[in-house]
Amino acid sequence: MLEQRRGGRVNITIKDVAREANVSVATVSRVLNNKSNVSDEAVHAVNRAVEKLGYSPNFLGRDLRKSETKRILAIIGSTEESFYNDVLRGMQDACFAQGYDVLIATTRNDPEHEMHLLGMLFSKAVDGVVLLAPKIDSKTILELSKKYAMAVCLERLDTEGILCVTINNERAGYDATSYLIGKGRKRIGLITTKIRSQSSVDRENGYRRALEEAKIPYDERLVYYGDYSAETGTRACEEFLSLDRKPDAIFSISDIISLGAMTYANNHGFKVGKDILFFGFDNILFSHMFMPRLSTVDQPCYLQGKTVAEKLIANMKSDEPDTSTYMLPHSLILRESTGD
Amino acid sequence: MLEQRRGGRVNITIKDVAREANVSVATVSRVLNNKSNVSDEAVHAVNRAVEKLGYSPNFLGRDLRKSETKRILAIIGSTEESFYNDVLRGMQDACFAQGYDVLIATTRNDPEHEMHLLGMLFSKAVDGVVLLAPKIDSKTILELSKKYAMAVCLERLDTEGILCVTINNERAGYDATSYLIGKGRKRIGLITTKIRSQSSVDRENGYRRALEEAKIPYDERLVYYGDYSAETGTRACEEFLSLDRKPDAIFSISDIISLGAMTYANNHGFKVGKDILFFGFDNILFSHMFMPRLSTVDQPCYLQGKTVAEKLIANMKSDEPDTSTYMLPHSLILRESTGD
DNA sequence: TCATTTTTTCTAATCGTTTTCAATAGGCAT
DNA sequence: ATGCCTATTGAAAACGATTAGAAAAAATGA
Repeated sequence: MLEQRRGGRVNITIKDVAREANVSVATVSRVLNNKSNVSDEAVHAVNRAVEKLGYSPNFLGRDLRKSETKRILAIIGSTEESFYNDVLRGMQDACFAQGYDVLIATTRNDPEHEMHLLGMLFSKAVDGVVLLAPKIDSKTILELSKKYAMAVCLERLDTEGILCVTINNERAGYDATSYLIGKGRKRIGLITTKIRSQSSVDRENGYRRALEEAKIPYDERLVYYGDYSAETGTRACEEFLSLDRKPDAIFSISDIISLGAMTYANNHGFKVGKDILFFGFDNILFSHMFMPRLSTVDQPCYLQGKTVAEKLIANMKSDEPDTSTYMLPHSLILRESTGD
Repeated sequence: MLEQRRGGRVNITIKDVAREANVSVATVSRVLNNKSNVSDEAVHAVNRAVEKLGYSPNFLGRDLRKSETKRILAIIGSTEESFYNDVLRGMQDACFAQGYDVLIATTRNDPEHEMHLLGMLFSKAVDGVVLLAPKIDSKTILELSKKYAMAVCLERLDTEGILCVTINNERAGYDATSYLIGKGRKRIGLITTKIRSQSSVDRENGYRRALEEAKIPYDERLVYYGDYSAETGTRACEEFLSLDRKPDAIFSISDIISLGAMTYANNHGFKVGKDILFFGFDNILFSHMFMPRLSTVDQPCYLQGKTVAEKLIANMKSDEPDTSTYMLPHSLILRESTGD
């Protein structure tokens, strides 16, 4: 009766420990949470019982009573994006330091599934959520963030009003493009994604602003919309280089795309870094593995993760949550692909 | 009093819904779980109340009562290994089909942290765990797996006795090496990792067996122990190619390593695919992105994930859990790096 | 010694659900 | 009207922990 079996496995509860140690459940609980007002005797007896029975407390009971789980959920699109790793490391370090665990779940870029995962927040299965690639419309997210502990990282919503840690993607796009312009380039291609994440929109806007400022007319034939793959880069580059007025530089919103594009140019007789320059984004591992190495925008992944976690946890403890947007500094990494 | 506030946010419980709908909590619960024995009237009233109050059930209460969470935890080293993505997709599809969610947590290759994460299983915060890169010693894992729903995937323990879905890594190492031998190669290098995961041990054993079978003497100067990086490949290749009796083929236990090695050879005047052949492992995205493209071993990631999740869930429902090891078929992908 | 304070312990309420079991209402046949 | 069956309901007991508040035990002071 007390030993509820399930699949041949036994459930040991705090009551069993109490009985074994000859104390009340309250005492067991106090020992387990190292409260001060408990005798050494009791501590020993309880620890012995715990050891003997192989007891570990049921978090569901504890969490229900305390109404907190000490767990934070990071919602990502997929584990494929390599820079998530550092972001998550940052989050983990920050969370762990305050006794929180980080769990990860993937939406597979499906807004419905993203909503389903948010259900874990509404249903108190986690204390807070960090969205690393929100696909749900921003109005909904904003609305929910008033009731629940949520934050956005790496991306931003098109409106303010929710805690957000990211970089200034518009500025980064501007910086990269301006750098190419500074190298004397006049026809600069852009490879971006059809699916509009806010970051890609921002990067594109930065690209346009740089052109504008340099009085270079915007040419829609030099803008390619694809996906996040190397193939996109290859195809875009093929298309660009078949124009009679070919670009002399290409900025892509991701390194993977850039690498695909650069490989194509390289294989088709163009001197990368001279005939044509390439600028990527993300500074992934592979961006400096092959010659010519790729110039790229580096964003502080670890720091973004650490920051967002710290601020989210602070929000959870506070009555008036911080809903600011924090833009951490990015930097340009210059390598052979821009002739450096 | 009933409206417990926390950080300015309100908690609505099933009681509030019951009051609003003028029914008992039991009825609300029944409606929420679409039980049959409840009148249409009640259904409507409850749904209206749920809508009005913006109620969502507290999973902690539910899970505690039901003593299950419908959640499975995938424990990985880090999100960096790109093939995890497909494995996790497979797990998700299998789990979702049976009403389970998949959560992911990273150990950062720290056995202690891995144990901490297993605590979520012991403490009933998840129903089952899949270990994708176990670092805890196998005896402990085996012991725990008798009490809790656990499985291993992608790797295997050095002993049997726990549900495990993987490929035959020994065989795969043998196949790759044999293929190189079949191409007439006699001096075959191996690049592997210093840290011994079971899979790398197995792959190395396969390498040795292939040599033995072909009566090629094992030469320790042709075996390099490094880490999972491209740099390791580069350094190993540099070392190998400075020998007076240089290898005419190199097998690495991972594509990343192979790519580093291949790049080095390529940049130092060796004709990859002729002078020297390369065989990798994992079939990562980048393995076919650059010329010469890398020959590699492909393992069925998605299927492994799907299989392990299905079998684990089956185990959780069963009184006599399946503790077999399943080895799914791998395949060789032949490209330019082996002269194909 | 006895009153008083301090420390330690226990009983019981609580968290938010699900679910058993008993109760009620309604329909139908007699 | 009476009894019987069925379809809905609600009250209350779980689930396993934490934590007030009361009670008991131990320590202190006169």
